Amino acid sequence: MKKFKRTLVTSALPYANGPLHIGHLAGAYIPADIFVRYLRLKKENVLFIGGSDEHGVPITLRAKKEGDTPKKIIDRYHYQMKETFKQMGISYDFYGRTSSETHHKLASDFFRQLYDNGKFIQKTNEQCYDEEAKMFLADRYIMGECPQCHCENAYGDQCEKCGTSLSPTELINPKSTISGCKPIMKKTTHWYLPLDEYEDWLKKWILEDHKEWRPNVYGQCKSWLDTGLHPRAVSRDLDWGIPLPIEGTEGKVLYVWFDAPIGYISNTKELCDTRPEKGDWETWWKDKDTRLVHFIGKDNIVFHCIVFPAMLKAHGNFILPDNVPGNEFLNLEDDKISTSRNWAVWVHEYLEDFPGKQDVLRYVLTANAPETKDNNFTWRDFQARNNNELVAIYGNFVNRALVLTQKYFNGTVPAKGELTEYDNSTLNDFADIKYKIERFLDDFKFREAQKEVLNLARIGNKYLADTEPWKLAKTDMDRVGTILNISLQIVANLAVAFEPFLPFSSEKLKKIILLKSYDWEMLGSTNLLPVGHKLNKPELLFDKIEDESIEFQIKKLLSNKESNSCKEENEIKTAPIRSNIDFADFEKLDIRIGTVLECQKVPKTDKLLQFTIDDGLNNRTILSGIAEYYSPEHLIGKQVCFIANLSSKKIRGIESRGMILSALNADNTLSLITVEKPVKPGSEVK
RNA sequence: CGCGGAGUGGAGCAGUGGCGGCUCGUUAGGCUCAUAACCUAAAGGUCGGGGGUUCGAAUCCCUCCUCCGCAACCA
Repeated sequence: MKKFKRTLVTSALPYANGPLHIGHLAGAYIPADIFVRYLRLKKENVLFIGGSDEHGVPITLRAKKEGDTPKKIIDRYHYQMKETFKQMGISYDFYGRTSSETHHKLASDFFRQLYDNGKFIQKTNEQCYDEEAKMFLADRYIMGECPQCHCENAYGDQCEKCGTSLSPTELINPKSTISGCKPIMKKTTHWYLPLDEYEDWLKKWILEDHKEWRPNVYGQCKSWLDTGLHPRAVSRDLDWGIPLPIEGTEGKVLYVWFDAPIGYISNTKELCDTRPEKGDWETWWKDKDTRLVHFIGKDNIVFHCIVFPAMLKAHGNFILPDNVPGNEFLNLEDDKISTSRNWAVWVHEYLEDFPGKQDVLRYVLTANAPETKDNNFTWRDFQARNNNELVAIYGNFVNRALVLTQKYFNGTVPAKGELTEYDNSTLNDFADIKYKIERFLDDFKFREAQKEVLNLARIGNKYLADTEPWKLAKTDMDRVGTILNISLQIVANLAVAFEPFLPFSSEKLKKIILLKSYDWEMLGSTNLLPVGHKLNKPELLFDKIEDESIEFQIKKLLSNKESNSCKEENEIKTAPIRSNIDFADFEKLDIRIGTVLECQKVPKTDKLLQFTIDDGLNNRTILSGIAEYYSPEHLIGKQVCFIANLSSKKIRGIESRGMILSALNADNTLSLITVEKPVKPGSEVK
């Protein structure tokens, strides 16, 4: 492995349009913080950079919806997130924001250099334009009637009612959400980064030179590279973001994914410019002896492994990431975390509900980190890990050693006598553990590393149980002194070893045992606390978490979910009645009743059922997207209502002749329309 | 045959060619310094199924099945 002189650690820039939840912490922030704290303890030269990602369409949409300016939105969430990180002990050297002046300038310059060196290609095509507001419209800014479900409020990229993905041109009666007028098509020019030109280089760099990357990261990259890369737009028509630094391009900004990763660089610069002792930002980003590590969640793999490196390569002067430890996702109580459904544990709420328990959350999210696959957070597991591991193993051992010392030696570290073979083998055990922890941390295996640290406490508990100093106290105080001395050394070692993982507890423990300062190299030492050293009064490191507070949290989650779905039902207005039609129009529709003869799921689809319907004449095949609500075997023999003269359409290679009618409920579930009493197949509906 | 990840004791997970392992839970015993915490022991697994390579397979190859995410699909 290459030796580096310094390490630059970044963690994904969280998007400033909502608060942080535990999935964010588990994915990128806690692992990054553990890694950084570990390197700092080793006295390595390390910089930890983060910041808020504050551009892009969703923020402007949110601002519009709330009647605020984008600036107000990003201010609110930037400061909230910054504070949450601080409270959780995420020890950034600098937490910046992409709306800063430094960033605007640096991102512009970055773009300009690529532009001047001909690294972009320029393309002109037609996009929706709002003549009244005089601006191009992103897909999300266009609403209209969905061509599928005829819901009135479909967006230009997707109808949220039926889930169909759309393009703005498909909408019926499209309207700009800004002015309400009908958008026209107008030509616009954008710049693209031709990723395909970097394909061969990326293949070598990742697939050959970085086989050590995590399988999930490597696999994702391989999949992209094998499929083939395409040019990606780097500009957008929008008034929120960094203006394109090209003459005559008013109303265009850098596309958010282009500007955001440059934020790592500009935040470094901003820190170094104000704090020269941190070094020169260009050394951090351009010197070959700097190791760059990005901590991210799996949704960001492509940007950090393919797009951003291609940008850096195109620029020419920057170093590339040495590793990109991407985590999978964390589920909550067996369900995907979702901001819109309010299915999340918000970190700022956790901090209120569990004051002083930052380390418990840090511990649980690390013990159960989604390093190799999606994992699940449950409040029961949270409680069990606190009570059975932090309290019972770590906290309890520390307390035992301190209470015994208080009792027999009045809180003073006793002298060590001659060591037995057992004493020595215990000491050897924890020297081994230091080596193991290092190996895991160097390999980004934080879950394993933390487990090994807890094993130190297990060794301590076992040592006390085996040597039984409380029995010896009646006969051999010298021996008791030796045992407690060793136990106290283990306690001090725990404070050091847990520091990257549980910084608050280590701080507390440090105060109890009056350990002045420490570094990683002291780990494994048996002389951290000198003989005669006076200790403070014992204090519990962790408290039990009772059932009530867990039940409270579970209830809170469930009621969030419930109130959310109630809200939805109330908020959804009954669709307005469409414009009148003539009787002649109605007569064109041929609606019939048919009997379901056969029904089966269309393979490899989630929603499609294939029906064979007896329509009184010939049997016909109809496809319907109701598989989520009905199982095929229950439908056989039922009589359903269908449109018989709708032009046929091939879906998934199957010819569908007609449309089975269902009612769309407010909660987006479908309910089949059937007859009140059986009728002859083929009966007309009038 | 869309892409990727995953299937290992009751639960959560390690283990990528050499006697199936860890944490929690369960049961029994010990201890009583400690937050009913700690220590020891036991029970519990045809390592998703089948086939193959090998002296030897959880691990490599083939094949099938299942789950998750993305994509597709919703007449």
